[in-house]
Amino acid sequence: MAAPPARASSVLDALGDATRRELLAAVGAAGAEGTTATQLAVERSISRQAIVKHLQVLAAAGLVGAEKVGREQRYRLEPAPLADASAWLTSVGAAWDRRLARLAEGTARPTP
Amino acid sequence: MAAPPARASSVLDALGDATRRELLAAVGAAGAEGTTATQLAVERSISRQAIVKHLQVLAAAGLVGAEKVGREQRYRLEPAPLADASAWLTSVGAAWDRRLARLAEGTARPTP
DNA sequence: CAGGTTCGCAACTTGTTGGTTGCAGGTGCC
DNA sequence: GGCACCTGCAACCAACAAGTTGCGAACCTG
Repeated sequence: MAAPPARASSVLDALGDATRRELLAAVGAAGAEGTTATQLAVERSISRQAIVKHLQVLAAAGLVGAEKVGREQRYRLEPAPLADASAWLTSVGAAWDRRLARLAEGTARPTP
Repeated sequence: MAAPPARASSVLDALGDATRRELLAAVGAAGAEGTTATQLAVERSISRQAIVKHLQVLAAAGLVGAEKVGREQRYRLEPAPLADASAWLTSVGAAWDRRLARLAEGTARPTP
């Protein structure tokens, strides 16, 4: 448990940037139809290319999927990997709580 | 829900670095007694100062607490903020699922 | 008290990365 | 066909962040 599994790791790497988080939420808010990079760009005040780069990082982490529709590329949310990352977070906290509980029970062993 | 709450945001920022994740897990594994930066350094092959910097970032996110014991500074895990970050992750996924479910019910409105 | 630890602050180097700009290739529409 | 639109690739900048090194100060211990 020390090191996060590769999947969760890349997700947390991708979500380590504020712009990317906001972008992910926006893609999620776009629903099943998804959105295009240009669409996200017009309402965001950063260049389209910057957004594309971010979306590529998110895609590499499996958080968004891309589908070409006509001449535009629509991105949609892929929520599955979020669960992995979330699971790792809670697992760290849970391990801590377990250790505390064992301590409270009187079992004074440092790390069994 | 678009932008994560400030708390979760700083947590995800802090956890966006692989070294920091591994470090956080190590501090958690140290249990209630905590660990010192030098201790973490000897078993890690990066300098103590680098570790201190990382721990400061984690502390700024509220993920670790510091306590001075004699001449050494012991860090221990503070699991509470992890829940916030985890909550945001699942909330993004949940919003998505809700939207899908509403679509499946026949309500074809794009974004109600 | 002297010596070995452990810590904290500060300066510096270096690699990564978020961001921009420019341009060429497809694709839909009149 | 021609025009407008959306995309992709590549080069390039600037800023930040990870990491190192050096040093002085506080603190146990023999």
